[in-house]
Amino acid sequence: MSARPARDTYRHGNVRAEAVAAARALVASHGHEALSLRQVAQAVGVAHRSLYNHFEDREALLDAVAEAGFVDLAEPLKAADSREAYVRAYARFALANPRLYALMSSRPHGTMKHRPALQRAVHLGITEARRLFGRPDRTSAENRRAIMKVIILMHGALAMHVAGVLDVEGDEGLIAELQAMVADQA
Amino acid sequence: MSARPARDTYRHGNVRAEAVAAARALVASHGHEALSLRQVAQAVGVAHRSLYNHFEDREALLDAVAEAGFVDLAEPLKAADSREAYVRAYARFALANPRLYALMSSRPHGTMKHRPALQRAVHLGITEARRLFGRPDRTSAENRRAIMKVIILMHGALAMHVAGVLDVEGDEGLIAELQAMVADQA
DNA sequence: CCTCTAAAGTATCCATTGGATGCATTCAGA
DNA sequence: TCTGAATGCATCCAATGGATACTTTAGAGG
Repeated sequence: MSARPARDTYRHGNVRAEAVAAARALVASHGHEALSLRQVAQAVGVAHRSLYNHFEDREALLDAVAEAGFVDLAEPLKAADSREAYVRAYARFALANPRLYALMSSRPHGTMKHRPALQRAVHLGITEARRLFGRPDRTSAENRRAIMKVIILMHGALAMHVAGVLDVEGDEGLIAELQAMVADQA
Repeated sequence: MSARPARDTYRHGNVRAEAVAAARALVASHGHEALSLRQVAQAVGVAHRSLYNHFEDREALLDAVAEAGFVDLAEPLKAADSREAYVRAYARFALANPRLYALMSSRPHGTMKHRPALQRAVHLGITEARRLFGRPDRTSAENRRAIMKVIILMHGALAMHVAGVLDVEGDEGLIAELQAMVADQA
């Protein structure tokens, strides 16, 4: 349990975390489709085959990166103290990390079911939405729908923007439009 | 220009269209990430390198498949005679072709700008949305926003559903929820 | 303090892939 | 009929994900 300093020679000691970090950097610069295990291994300073001691396969590594992304996204969302702030924080994250966000929203069908950690990370953001958009005067079904709608709007708009389908004038313009859209469901 | 029958021997005569069709089938069964040019070439009955006479590279082929998907999606949308019918037609297409839809909505950033044909195909569906959700008593900016919102809701919900994030009970349940969501923006 | 096992690392192999080069065949227009 | 642009093919290449088998080390139990 105690943090052992990384040995320079053989036992690296910290491969998993560093691999996720390296992979994340590579995703940020070239997109997840271009990510190769060998590049990651080289960045970490380890034989490419060693990664398989920490990740089942390439998909598992990508899932870990996505999970880290969701965890990091949740942080500013937790700090949001209003619905506008939530929208802004969410949008800023996606706009600042477009390729990471694309990875986060492109995990293949069925992935969630087999990755409880990833699922939990996703739910961090949903929890914050519930905190800000839930209302005690509504039934839980109504609340669930309203929150779902907010998340769908956020994700839909940002996915389309990141894909280049939407063309709004500038990031702040998109944020303003999103805030307006989200506002009138309250 | 005249349709020449395919020669069995050398000149195939119809490679591009058949390649798109074969790629589409492979995408439908295994997802676009797993698609290989060689599999497509084999399905068409041609050397894998011949595909490069019709597509710049793998991405170009995927773009062509996505384009075909959008064209096919537009067809039922054109037949829709109400807002509910639009939502249903759109959702049914995405639910019936989840992997194709995933491909259609995952073209990398900037792709649209370089592929006018793809952009046009995407706009076919938007045009139908405008037909059904536009209102003459609103400014064009207001209409643009309302239509954008409808598309965002559709795409967001289906992308999340296909990714397995949303869990709604059954396809018809999702369609009903979507119709409700879209309804109250009118 | 020693031993011995399991975790973590390495080296090497393999089939498959996207792509490049160079040559052959065919069609269409002059 | 001739010729050049399309289209096709065979072959090569480096990179990739993954498999197998061997080596090193940490650290727990005696």
